[in-house]
Amino acid sequence: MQNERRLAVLRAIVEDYVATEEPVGSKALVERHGLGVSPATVRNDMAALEEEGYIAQPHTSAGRVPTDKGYRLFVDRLTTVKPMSTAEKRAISSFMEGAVDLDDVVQRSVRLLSQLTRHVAVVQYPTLSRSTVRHVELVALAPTRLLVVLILSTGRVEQRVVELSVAIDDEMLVRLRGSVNAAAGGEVIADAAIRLREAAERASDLPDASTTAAVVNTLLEAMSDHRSDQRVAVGGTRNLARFGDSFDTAVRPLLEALEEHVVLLKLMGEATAGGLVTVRIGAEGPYEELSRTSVVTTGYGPSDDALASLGIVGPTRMDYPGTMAAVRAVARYLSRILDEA
Amino acid sequence: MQNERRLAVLRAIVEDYVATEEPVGSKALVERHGLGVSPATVRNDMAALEEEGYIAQPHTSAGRVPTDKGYRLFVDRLTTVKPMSTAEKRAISSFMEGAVDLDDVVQRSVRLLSQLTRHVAVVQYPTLSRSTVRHVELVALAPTRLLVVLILSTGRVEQRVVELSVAIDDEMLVRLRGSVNAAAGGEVIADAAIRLREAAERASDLPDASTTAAVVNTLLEAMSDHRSDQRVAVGGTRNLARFGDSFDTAVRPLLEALEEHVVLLKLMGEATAGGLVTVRIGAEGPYEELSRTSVVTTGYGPSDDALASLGIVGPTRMDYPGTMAAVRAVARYLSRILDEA
DNA sequence: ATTGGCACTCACGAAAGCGGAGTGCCAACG
DNA sequence: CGTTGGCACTCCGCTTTCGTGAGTGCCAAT
Repeated sequence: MQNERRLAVLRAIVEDYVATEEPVGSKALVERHGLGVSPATVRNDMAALEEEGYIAQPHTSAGRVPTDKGYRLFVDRLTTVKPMSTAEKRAISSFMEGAVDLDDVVQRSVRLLSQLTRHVAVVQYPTLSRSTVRHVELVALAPTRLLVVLILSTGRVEQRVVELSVAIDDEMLVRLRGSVNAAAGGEVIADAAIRLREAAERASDLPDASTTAAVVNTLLEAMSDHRSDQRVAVGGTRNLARFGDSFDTAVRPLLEALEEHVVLLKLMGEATAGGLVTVRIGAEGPYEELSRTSVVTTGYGPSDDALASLGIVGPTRMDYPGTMAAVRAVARYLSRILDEA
Repeated sequence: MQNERRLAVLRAIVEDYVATEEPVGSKALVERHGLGVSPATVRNDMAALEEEGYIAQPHTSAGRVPTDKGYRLFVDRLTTVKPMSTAEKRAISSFMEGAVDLDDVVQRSVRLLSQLTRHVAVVQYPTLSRSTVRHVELVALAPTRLLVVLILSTGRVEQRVVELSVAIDDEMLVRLRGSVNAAAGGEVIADAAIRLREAAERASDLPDASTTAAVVNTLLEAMSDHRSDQRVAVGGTRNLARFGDSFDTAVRPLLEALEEHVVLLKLMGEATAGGLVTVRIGAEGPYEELSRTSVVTTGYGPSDDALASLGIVGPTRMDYPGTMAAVRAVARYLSRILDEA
């Protein structure tokens, strides 16, 4: 792929096809884009592009359509992610303004993202693993029943009920609360777990060892609960209409994937940090049935330390530059908000 | 509508149409159901039923299809909600077993309901308004910054950050925590709000009045936050495929409604208590565009005091008896679980 | 390397023909 | 009077045919 004009032709084909949803022919191409050559010349280029697998024709004597490989080249070499306009930026801020808690922030993000891109938006909740412990609260529900509340820096709250073998009194509750918070407070989850184990170890001789152990175990379990790492918010399902007709071949499999959060997370892949946007086009993904689907994702988190991913899922035939810009912008804003909190 | 056989014919038409998705003719009817009369006789009955608006034909010389009115009569007079089999009951229990917190319980319920009915399931989170305050926790994030955590009997947790005009010390924190819990603990939300206002009133002379006021206001605001009353969980969207072809006329409007939780809740209507299942058929609902959609709902909550609704949304052409049974069963199990907690 | 010319291909839409399921009506029957 | 067999009629849905036109591939000329 050396020829300069051929690349221009490919770009033109992608842009036209995305805009019109119809196979694009040589004549229309020279008219709509100002490449100063004749249709016949373009046809030669097209033949070459087809030879190399970047475009294809649905049937003989139809216009050309980009292949996955064609889109790939397009995003890799022919795209510059355009920054958002100031108007758009303002819209984003005002949209995110006034969020009260983590749930709310995430909800607003999905909604925003799906509205900006007109695709289905997915936002993964921040992982436990990289957040820090803000506070641990113990509430006595009954003499042998304790509510353990784990509050994290991202605003996430995990709560568990733990049954004790011996009754607990007020004084002991205060002591235990103190020691647990002293051990875990402010630490990253992984470190907090270590400190908690140490604390339990130290307490193993004391009379209240069993109670301490029970509470610590509950906390450790809550901290390592990957079930909650798999929480995601999905929005903009209405945009599935953009897949056009093909309900069975494209929309249904996608609906199924969106419901299986495990599948969905696998589809989104690893969160990439540093403002890098990942694009996975059609059959490049792990699922056969989603060969007509592309995924555009990036990571987010305070100071670009990727806590989780966020992105959109849409038809391979989509406006990649615009979508990538939107995904990146929302990730930035979300990161900033988590930073402030 | 007196004639006994006519009702039987209507029932047969509904059942066949639901099963086959095709207009049903007189001949097929007498064959598949054992009504001991000739097709010609059935035709007369059909003409009468059509006259009265219970059935209609898509076009001349086609079979008959039930109208909304026909379905209505069917569910009102021709249906006995069949109880779940013991196998199904067992499946339900095992499905709900091991839920750890409220979110988990609700998630499992939607999933269960959508699998049982093969429709889109909707579960509203328990309202704040009827639950009681289990505990209020205050955590000092900074000298003038407090995290207020409100823990409710249903397992719901609301949290807010409040900025104070004066710094707070440890001793005062303990005192405030004590007085707030003394006032609100164990009370129903509405009563808790009254008690809290009283407490703030009493404290108005003390030096820490402003702090108390700030915390109480935050709590009151959290308690009256109807935004969170509008939380719902949706599942089983894949079953939208059951609407058959018509993506634009049926599926898309529904997808839009499912995203707008306010709309969705209006669609579900008031929660009905006491094991009563509400069925809203097609155009009976408040939304024009959902005229091909039926909603089957009921309320749930401890001791049948309806805390919120739950139900399914599907095509008017659905298996009403089975669906109603499933909705009722899930509501019962969900209620029981909330009762235990 | 680029271009105009030209024959060829093939999806798509309209028009036409056909088969069959289902109806409505009527006259006959118990 | 309700029920039944017979019969003509309607009209959807499927298939076939045909024409049109956008688009292509190839070739000879520049």
